[in-house]
Amino acid sequence: MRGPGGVGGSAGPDLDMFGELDRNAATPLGDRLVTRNVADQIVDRLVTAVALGVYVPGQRLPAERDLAEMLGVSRTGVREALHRLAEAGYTEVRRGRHGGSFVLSGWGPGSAEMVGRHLLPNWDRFEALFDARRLIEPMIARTAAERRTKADVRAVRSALAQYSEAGDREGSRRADELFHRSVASATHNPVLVGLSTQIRSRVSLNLGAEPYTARIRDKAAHQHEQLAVAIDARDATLAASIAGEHFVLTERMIRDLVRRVRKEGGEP
Amino acid sequence: MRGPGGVGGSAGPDLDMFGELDRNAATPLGDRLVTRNVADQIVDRLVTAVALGVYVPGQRLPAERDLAEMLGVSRTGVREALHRLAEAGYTEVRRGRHGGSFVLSGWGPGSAEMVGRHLLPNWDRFEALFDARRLIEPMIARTAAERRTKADVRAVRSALAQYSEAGDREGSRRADELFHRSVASATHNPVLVGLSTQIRSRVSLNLGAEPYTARIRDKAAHQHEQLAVAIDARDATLAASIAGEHFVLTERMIRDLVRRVRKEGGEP
DNA sequence: TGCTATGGTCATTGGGCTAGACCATTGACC
DNA sequence: GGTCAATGGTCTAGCCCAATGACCATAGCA
Repeated sequence: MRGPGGVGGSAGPDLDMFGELDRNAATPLGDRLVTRNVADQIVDRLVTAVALGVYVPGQRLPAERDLAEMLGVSRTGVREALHRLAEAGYTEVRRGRHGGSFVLSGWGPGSAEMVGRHLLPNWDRFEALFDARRLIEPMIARTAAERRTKADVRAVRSALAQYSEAGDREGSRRADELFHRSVASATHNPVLVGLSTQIRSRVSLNLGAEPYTARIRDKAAHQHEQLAVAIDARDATLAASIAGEHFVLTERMIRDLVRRVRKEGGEP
Repeated sequence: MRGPGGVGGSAGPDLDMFGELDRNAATPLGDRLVTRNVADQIVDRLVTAVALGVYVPGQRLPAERDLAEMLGVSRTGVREALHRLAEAGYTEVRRGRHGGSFVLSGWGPGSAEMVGRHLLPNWDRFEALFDARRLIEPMIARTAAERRTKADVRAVRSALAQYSEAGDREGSRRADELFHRSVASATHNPVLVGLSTQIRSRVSLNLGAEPYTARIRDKAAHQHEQLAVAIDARDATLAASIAGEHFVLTERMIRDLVRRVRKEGGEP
């Protein structure tokens, strides 16, 4: 099929996990043109939305007819996309009233199959992605600190509060997304917001979700607090430094995870 | 049609000049899905290639049959794309042996129509693009200085030499592209290379080409020299600073240009 | 026991794209 | 001056995708 991915069952369809972040890295006219299916594009959007925490496990996606109207596309295409998701093991389809496509849990990292089948073969692209994030996000944090308005600070604080209130993994992921988005928004530059979001979604798409334990959560929460304070204080250097630490930490965790899984071939 | 642009004649088709750099800045499921024509995509690639200096005015694009094979599409789609380019006034089609689609000159900024019809209406997106470039490129330059190998330095120097040798505007643009690409490549990160290229192509797409005079050329050449030296010396801070100056300069020139054209309504 | 919101299925239709053949034009080379 | 090769111009047949719209099946709720 399309990407080198392959996350669902052994017979699941491949989903492109890297998108176009490194498009144009080679020649401009380069590759053959790929005409993307409507269904492909819908799958892309849905998976991205789930990766960003817009829909969390257990939640119902919009009804087929609604999605069709939202996306300006026929129900046929939506159905194919939803079925592809279901076949890949991402969702479960229920019929009848209050039925629909429900997000399943368990696209987490963790599984040795995930690491072996997807992460390792693409490890170099992955490294590049993390590397870019480690360079870009501090720059965004610095800019946010320089430009933030009072409203931005309020938004960041609000996201922070949601992070504190979130008890489980999914809530944390949602709040995490909201937090980083609010920071990026404080730059008042849609290009940067889009870039940050794209990177975040790519990372989430590849990992399902970043490793999550109570200890990690607390550490991340602490760094978020610090970052919020730095942004509030307009301390750009500090903000950049904290953001750098934050993402280095995440990266190290993922390396540890992969190393462990690669060695033991089991759950983390 | 698609984008808000509109550069060619008064009846020319609109070409999207911003791409997806700020996609995801709003909601994840957001907009209606746009099924992109094969022709649309080909137009995109060709325009990008020209913007990046792969094809310069006077040069012939590949033959229809060749393009079709290169891109893995039928000749029909290629033909439609080429005709759209011709209708928009970007190219001229000649028949017979040694015929083909020839890039015309004159997509430059300069024209009041260009500024009034495209630049001004999209000025905020434009500001965001420049702003992002001013933030991202110094980061890339810094990283390049930190990571460059001897081979990278050679590539940068070679691009520099081509810049010196280039006499005219087109040659300069080509060399400029090559230079910045070689710098980005020195980061050894395809994501960063792709990002830098994307930004560069967007800027070129919007401006046709950045303003060009002998004085500007010399100044840019000087900054390129300095940047090459900084990278060679592994002076990351200096490299970032020079890159910052370089792009601030460009941005100021464009602001001046637009202000002048807006006031006088004439050629710069 | 309906009613309603949902997924499941189907047939029809239109459009976009492919594939391939053939025509028309031009300039270079003999 | 003729020939020929490379190129754009045109046409047709066919396929596949997607849109449309209707109807069926299922499940929960009032």
